[in-house]
Amino acid sequence: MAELRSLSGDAYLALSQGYAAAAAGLALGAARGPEAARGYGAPDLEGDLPAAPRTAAAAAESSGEQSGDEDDAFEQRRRRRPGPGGAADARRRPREQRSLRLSINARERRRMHDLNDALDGLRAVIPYAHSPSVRKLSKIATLLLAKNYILMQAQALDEMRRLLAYLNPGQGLAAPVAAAPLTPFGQAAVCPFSGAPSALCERCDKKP
DNA sequence: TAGGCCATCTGGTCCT
DNA sequence: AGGACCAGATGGCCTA
Repeated sequence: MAELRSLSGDAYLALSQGYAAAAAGLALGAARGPEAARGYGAPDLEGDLPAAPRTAAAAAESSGEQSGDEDDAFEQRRRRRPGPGGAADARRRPREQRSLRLSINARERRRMHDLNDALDGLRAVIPYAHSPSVRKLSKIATLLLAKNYILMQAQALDEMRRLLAYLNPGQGLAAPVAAAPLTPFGQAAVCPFSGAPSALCERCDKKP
């Protein structure tokens, strides 16, 4: 993984194109089953059920499970862990407390699924060997490759500007542009958050 | 079998 | 108060 941290330019492309070969020592070459097989990708957000209980034990442990054992499991956990210990929690009735916990769990699950969707979106635009026979990029690999890809694009843009300045020495346009700082979205005419207005967007008023 | 990756649960903290 | 975010813990699946 360390290899990914310092990749740039050609090295990045080489790795990206031959990612499946694990040429950089990454153990990512083998085919992997669909995500659904691992229980991810089929969440039941409405019913507050786990995406797909991994095993009976895990299911029993999971607070989303609607089996007869779930109350026992929950009670055991509740006894084991004292909880936040707030006065409000202490006053809360067990059933009410449990219902709150389930809703918090569901929210957290949804949040993580959103995060994974975003990561999938990122994988879709990173140039690497997209293929059913190639294992999906891990989260950390996705982030690191994305970072290096951005840096590489910025570098390419910089070189392009230099070339333009060289070819058009008399143009006043080149100087300020060439001097412009290379920030990922600094020159972008399109809001990076367009299409999905987000609270993260600080550059426009397309707040949700 | 160890290690990597992942999903989920959970409690804590911060923000609105 | 409720929601978002975060990090730790736990356990399952997969591969070398």
